[in-house]
Amino acid sequence: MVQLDKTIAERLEAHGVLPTAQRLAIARVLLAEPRHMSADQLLAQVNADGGKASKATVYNTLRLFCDKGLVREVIVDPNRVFYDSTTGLHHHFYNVDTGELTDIPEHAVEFSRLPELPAGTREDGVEVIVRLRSGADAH
Amino acid sequence: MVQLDKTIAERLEAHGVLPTAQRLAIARVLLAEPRHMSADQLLAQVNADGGKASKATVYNTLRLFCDKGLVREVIVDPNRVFYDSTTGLHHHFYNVDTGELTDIPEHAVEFSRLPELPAGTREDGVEVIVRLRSGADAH
DNA sequence: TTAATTGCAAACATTTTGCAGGTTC
DNA sequence: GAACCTGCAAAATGTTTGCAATTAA
Repeated sequence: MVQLDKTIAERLEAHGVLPTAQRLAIARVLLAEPRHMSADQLLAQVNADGGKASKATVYNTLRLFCDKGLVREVIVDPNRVFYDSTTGLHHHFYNVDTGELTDIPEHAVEFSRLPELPAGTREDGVEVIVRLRSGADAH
Repeated sequence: MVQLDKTIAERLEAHGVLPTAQRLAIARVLLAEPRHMSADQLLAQVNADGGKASKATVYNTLRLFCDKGLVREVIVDPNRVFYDSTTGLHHHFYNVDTGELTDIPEHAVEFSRLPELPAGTREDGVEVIVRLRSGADAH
């Protein structure tokens, strides 16, 4: 625990984030392994684990982590934002029936063609979302 | 106008949607040409054009149009859902700075590799989102 | 001791819902 | 007249903000 926390604290510091108790509790849940969580799920998990963080702090912290490049927002569900602890380039499966979001490693997707960018813009990421439904191949 | 409305009314009917006054007003704005609009933008535009539709009706109608396959939801912005009058297969540019959403025709994107689906699921659409920022190549 | 962080509650924005009145076939 | 549609206002989310109390450097 101390070991692990130390590693996590170092990670926060390396990204310019002051490692307070709440931020560590949040980071322990979200950053320990690849995860996709909504703010609400995270809040519940942190407090279930004995941590103490208010809703406001969870949202503040997620924004901070995002700004500092520790997590990434994933927009696939109209009702909530997911935060992804894997920040490197990759894509997602999104199960519309279960709400489950899972990673597709970058190398599993390759393009043989991509469009030119509109004039006066620069690219800020290409993301592939493969929407899924539960149940075996029905068509 | 009568011509156009008639066409639109027929389109609604062809999709099993009873063409009421409000639905026609909404369809005239959203379905007349390829568009990407939020519920709020649509409400404002419909009423600006002299139509009359309440917020509840706009939301009800958008859900109905969606269910009937007349429009498609596009989830790219954490704050609102966009409704896309182009229902065929295609992709999107999303300008993070301006909030502008534009189409990428299907043929402008080709994959040379895609991941296998997780067991017990079937595909429900592959969507590519190219996020953009304004301003020329700053890379 | 000065700046940064936290938490509560209130504020917000978007979307949904209950229900009374109106419309359509 | 039975089923469906509309609109208002209220409720339900998810997220943000103001501000006083707390904690960190």
